[in-house]
Amino acid sequence: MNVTIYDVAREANVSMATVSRVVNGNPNVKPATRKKVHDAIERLGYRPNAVARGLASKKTTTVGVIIPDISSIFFAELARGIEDIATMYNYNIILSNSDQNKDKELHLINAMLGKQVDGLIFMGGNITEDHIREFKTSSVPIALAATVDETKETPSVNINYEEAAYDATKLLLENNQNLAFVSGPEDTIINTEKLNGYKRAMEEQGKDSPEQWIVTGDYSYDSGLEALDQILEMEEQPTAIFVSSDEMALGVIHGAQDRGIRVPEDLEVFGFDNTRLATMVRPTLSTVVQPMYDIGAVAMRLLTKFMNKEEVEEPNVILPHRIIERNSTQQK
Amino acid sequence: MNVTIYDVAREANVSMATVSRVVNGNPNVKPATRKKVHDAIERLGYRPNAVARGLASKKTTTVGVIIPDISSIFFAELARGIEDIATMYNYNIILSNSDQNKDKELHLINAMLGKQVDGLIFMGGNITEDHIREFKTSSVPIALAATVDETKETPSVNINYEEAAYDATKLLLENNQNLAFVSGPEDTIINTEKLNGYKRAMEEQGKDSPEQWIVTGDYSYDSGLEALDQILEMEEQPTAIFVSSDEMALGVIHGAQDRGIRVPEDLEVFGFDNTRLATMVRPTLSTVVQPMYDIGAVAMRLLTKFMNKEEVEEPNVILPHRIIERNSTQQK
DNA sequence: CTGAAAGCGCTAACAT
DNA sequence: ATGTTAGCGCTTTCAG
Repeated sequence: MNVTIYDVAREANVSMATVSRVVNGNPNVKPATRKKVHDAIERLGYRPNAVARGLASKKTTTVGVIIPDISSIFFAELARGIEDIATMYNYNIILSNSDQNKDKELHLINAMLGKQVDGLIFMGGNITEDHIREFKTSSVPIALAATVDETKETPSVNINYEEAAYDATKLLLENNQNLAFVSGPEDTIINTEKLNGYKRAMEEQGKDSPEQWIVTGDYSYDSGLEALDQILEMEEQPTAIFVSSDEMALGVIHGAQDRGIRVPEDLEVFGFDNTRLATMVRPTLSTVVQPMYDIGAVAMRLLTKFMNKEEVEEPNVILPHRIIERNSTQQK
Repeated sequence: MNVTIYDVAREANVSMATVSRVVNGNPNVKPATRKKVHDAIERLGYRPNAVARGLASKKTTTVGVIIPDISSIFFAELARGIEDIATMYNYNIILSNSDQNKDKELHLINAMLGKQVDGLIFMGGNITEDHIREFKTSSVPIALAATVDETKETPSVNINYEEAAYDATKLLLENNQNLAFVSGPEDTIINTEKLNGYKRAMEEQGKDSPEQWIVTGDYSYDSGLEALDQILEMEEQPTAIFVSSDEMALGVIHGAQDRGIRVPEDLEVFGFDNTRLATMVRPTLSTVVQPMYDIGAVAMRLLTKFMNKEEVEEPNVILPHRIIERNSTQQK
């Protein structure tokens, strides 16, 4: 059997309450007894049982993290931001992949609450009413990272996707008449916002039917390759393509290069996210920078505030985005 | 307060023991009472407290995962394999990044054991005696994934790195007289094995001082870029470079292309791992395939066997590797 | 097939 | 400054 607080108490000739106090850094312990206890702990190799502690204190110092896919470059970066801040505040993370599957997501939320996490970070594509109901009835705080709840009822950290897409589109429109857009999966809010930003900029420039230039992908490299095929079949050809993820943008660039189309001379390509991939391609990718790590970090920080019942002025945080021009677009 | 098993018992007019039985699927319950209990659970919205359960049963159905860096493409893929199998066997994962820092690693092992995980998956660069001591004295099973313990005292899942590097080197030597090697950080066993494989193949071909062709990187893209710079300064130039990670290999390829060196015509480049990056570059990367996902999955599966006290014939699993030739090397 | 009761290892009043 | 004593919510004998 493992050594318990009781064993330590006996070894040190004190009560278990005293042992508990020194283990928890309670100042109300005479230095001498503190030392006695520490010695006993050392001698016995005592290690506090966090489960027992959790049951007694109703705090587990662990938070749940529901993520679409940890093997995605985008989400892995977010997860790192979450974990770093969690560690900083002495929390551990229970991490599960949802594959954006609604049933899995709902199940995971419940499983994690069952494990008595002190809080939850949720990342996903589509926040439904069912999600919101779970979030609202949860006994512990929840924060969304890089995922938007239109009702704004759940605390969240994001960038302004509409604005970001608008900015990129507008920039591209300075040098291009025909601009295609490769969107992500159609049923997610973030994608809709990006789409709206693209359309708004297009319409502002007097392009009346931006829909004709839109092709749908799924954020993957292969779907970028496919998107280019589709674009090549358009009656009128675009001179630039705005792609809603870096990974797809690499697919678009390589699809073009495989056909002898030069980037950016014949075709400009613009990405979204600024993942590490953006500099791991030739030409290097101009893109919208979305600070994934920071979104994760800020979401976790926000969650700690809720868990500590601190005041938070604005539960729906919008982090700044910016544009970075590299070599996949024409320099002016 | 949350509803407890006791509330359900009263609501259903049975004892908490009976509630516990139906919750745990114990067959010794009359269907009628089972239904009564289920109804009560439904009505009250009861959700078992996993912490209390863990304390009473001494099982938490969670396993710890210590990983160097979840934002690395290589490790993220491993983690996905681990998590999928964990889910399949109904375990949750507590995930922490170690940055390959020995103190952090040791601390994390202890923190996780303190949280009463039922098992532990460890990934890291260098297994020291201190690690092995912790592993051996642990009360729960531990498995290494893509991590080698030379003493073989800890169960593990790997490929044969020496052999894999040997195979790649030998293949490259068929068409090349001068072959450089970009190694990973020098102080890890896996890197040493790769190095040994490279040297063995070189020596077999009568190259007496393979050391002169070795350059050290840190597995990152940028270090691939730098490695190429160093190689360009060698008095004799290689016609092929074997790089010990795909990410570095991309750096090498792009470094070459940035200087007008054509791959594979002027310079062949060979990677290691077969991460998704290998097909996200032009020319596509010839590489050694290391099945990261499977390594994670098999390691987790192995761990479940230990946790269930099942027999395991071979605790040190070697998964097969293979070579895949793409366009960064000359087709014969 | 069901109930009673004793813990699991620790925290948190409450005393002293 | 330290000890005593209830629980925390559940599993698990042991009876019946």
